[in-house]
Amino acid sequence: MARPFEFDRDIARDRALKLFWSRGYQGAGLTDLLGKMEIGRSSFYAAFGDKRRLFIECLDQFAARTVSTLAPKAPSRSAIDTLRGFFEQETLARSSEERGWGCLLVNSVVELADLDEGLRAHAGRRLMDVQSAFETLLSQAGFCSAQARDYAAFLMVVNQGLRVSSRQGLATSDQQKQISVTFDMLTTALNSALKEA
Amino acid sequence: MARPFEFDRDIARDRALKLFWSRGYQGAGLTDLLGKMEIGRSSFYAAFGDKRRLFIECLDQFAARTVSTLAPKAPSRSAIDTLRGFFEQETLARSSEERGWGCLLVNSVVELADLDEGLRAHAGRRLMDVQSAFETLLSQAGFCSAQARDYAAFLMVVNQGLRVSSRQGLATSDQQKQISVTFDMLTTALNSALKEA
DNA sequence: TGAGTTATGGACTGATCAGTCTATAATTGC
DNA sequence: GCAATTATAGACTGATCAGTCCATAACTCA
Repeated sequence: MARPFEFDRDIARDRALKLFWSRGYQGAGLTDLLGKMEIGRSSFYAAFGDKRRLFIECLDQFAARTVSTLAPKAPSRSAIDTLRGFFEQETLARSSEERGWGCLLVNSVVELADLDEGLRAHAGRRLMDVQSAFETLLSQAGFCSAQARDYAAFLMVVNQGLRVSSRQGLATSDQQKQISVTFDMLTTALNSALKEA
Repeated sequence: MARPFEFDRDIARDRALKLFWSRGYQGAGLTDLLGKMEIGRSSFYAAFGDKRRLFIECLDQFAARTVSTLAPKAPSRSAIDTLRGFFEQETLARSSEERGWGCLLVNSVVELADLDEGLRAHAGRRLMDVQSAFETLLSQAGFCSAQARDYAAFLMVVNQGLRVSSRQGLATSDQQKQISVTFDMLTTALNSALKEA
């Protein structure tokens, strides 16, 4: 097996992910990436192919982690509480550094929409995975399937909007209030839906 | 006054605005810009200073147009209808080309957050101008000032989220539904607020 | 018509971009 | 210890980046 690797591939990838997350695809130059990843150019191209393929790996990794946040931790917790916990965790409970980074998937869709159709579509599909997780939880909460789909789409809009606010540097107290407003409205809609059924 | 200009400054700026809007700040190379603006390099630097200053002009121009859309056209129209009309106009009534461009202010906040603090803050302030216009209309609709502020922030989150969806290429029918869900919730909240008063 | 003024065309700058290539270092199997 | 194999260091590529500069074109005023 000849000379062994001097770096951990996953660690290097996660370091790259952070740089893409904060600076965007174009903003993360290869020299910056290599510095953060602490590997040389040759090792980079041997291990990851090229910048674009590494970026796709980062999108997938980020999406997998995001969806796993939506898996109910305590089975006693209601589906709505799990959803609300997701929003609060993703926007409020982050380090002040990460808070300003928003969401890698949202950032990528916005940045690359007109520059790289493939990457935009890839990030968009991953966002749909998240939205599907919303839908599942809303069904569990008691919405009928049509309403679960509609409110999942609505929650995705709010999620995207909150991530933009995060990237803009909005105060967490303001974000907390927006989450409250959103879930008050959602709870009202749920009670109304349950009453009809 | 010596040799006259061969181009209209506003027209050239608006052409640049379109390119920034679709491709982003980094994605719009100077050569591309000059091609679209139909002016030469020297004319460009003489008339606009540099790329960054031109971009700021475009942000301001875009924001001014956006805010003017929120000015009630027909005085008979209710404030809520004006708001809803804004959302529908901005997301549904655009050409299929422009629909995929989202909102220049949102795009800029997301793209430049960690790359150019000054530009990010500038775009953020312009978004706040739009949010203030939301707040004014919500007050007119009958919300108390605290609620008007909170729901204006909420509407801004939805606005940002919808623009991300636009950039992702979401179907207009899906966007229409999300706008309906949002305004149904908002109307419910308004009726509840008016009943209490 | 000629002097002064200002816009324009286009070559040029140095920096940076992603990606390639070659020589060398570090390992395994013999 | 030697051959084969594979990772690494870092020089190098051509393309593109934003921005500068100078010669020339097009105008006004005298």
